[in-house]
Amino acid sequence: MRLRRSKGKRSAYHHGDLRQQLLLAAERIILERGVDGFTLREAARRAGVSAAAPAHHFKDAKGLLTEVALLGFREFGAALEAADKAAGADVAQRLRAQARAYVRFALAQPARFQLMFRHDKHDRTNVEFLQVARHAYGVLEDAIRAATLTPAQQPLSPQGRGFLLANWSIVHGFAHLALGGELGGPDDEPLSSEALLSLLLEHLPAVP
Amino acid sequence: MRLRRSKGKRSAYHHGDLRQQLLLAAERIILERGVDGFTLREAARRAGVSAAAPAHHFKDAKGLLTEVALLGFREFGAALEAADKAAGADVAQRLRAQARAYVRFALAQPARFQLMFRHDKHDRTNVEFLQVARHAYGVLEDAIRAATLTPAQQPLSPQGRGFLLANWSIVHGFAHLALGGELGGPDDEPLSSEALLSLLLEHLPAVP
DNA sequence: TGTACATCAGTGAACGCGCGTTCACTGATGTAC
DNA sequence: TGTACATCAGTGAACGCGCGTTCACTGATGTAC
Repeated sequence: MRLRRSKGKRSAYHHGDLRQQLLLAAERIILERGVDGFTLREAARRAGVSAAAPAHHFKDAKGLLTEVALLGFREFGAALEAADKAAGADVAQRLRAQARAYVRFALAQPARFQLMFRHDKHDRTNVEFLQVARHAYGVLEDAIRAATLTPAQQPLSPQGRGFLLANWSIVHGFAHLALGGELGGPDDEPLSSEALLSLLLEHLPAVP
Repeated sequence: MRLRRSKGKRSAYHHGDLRQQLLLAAERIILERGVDGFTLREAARRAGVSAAAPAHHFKDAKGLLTEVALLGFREFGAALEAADKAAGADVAQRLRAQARAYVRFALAQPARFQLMFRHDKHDRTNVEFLQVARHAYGVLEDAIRAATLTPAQQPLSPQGRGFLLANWSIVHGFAHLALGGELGGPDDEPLSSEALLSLLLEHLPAVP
């Protein structure tokens, strides 16, 4: 791909970077107004183009949002994998590293994260999206397989599924509570999300 | 309160039970379309009245939703308390019972549950709502105090906060995953939510 | 290097839609006497 | 028991709004020769 246009080189009529700008605008809108607060017209407005312009880059509003979610899953899966690899061979350490990466991603990319779990906003015909999402989902499962000595082909035992579920639930729940503004209790002095995450990690489910 | 009108006794013009019917319609709409899919006009439509009628019972759309959330928190708090009391004195059993009740409530009342955590849909000036919500939040904290030997006045230690957070996160995350349709893995045969809950409960954070 | 022309990526107006809320109104109900 | 009247709880039309998408169009860019 040739980067024909960098800043200042684009003409008034042809934006030159509209696709990227729309994706960025979408994230900011979701951040400010939530996933359901996103509108295509607002994204176009922020990118400085007419309401009809996005149609040249995305099939429709869902298409744009699916692209944002795809970028999210790609980065998410990579972050989980990187944390997992850096943690060494000990399975408890791998799970702790993945848990930390899971929550940190949600806090760093809240718009993408929330969109990633909103299936009603995804274009189910986007094959690449499905692949990337499936891959991200698999990273945690791999560590659970190591913890329960389950080969790749074999289905997880009920105990294994429960352990996977517990690990997923605890980080997913924490991410939702943090993003939903539920943390920072009533009279206690508020702690940073990172501090709360450290406390949480002391209470992950015990490896069977 | 006098129940002046039961079925068949109401006139054509005066509905007689509109307030209740609007609350029920709201829950059904949220169930079908999500919290953001709720509209006052649709609720009125389902109750068989004009779009202007709800204004005689609720200040505005937010007022109606806050009422639904209030009913949710009231039932939720009561369910947590009942489970806690029925569990006896053992703190691990109390926490397990609360966890079970938390998830069961979310699965049984998904519309209310999801609305309860959407602060942007609540009328912050509704004092009763705030009280009822605060009470529900306190039920889990009480059990954590027992587990960490923390008197009622004293703030929780960081360890206590972490343990509270871990317990809350795991049930909250499971509820979100279940309601979001994330459970029932790829090729494994799907298990019922209740079966998955049983598996989850085997992996609650260990009491310190 | 110049030119004809295809293609790309915008514009702006228009469409039909559903929304929350307000308004003057009116039918039904409850109550004081 | 009857009646006058206040209040309650509806109606239906209207308001202004923002939305997604389509349409014919046009300016800018890229390319074949």
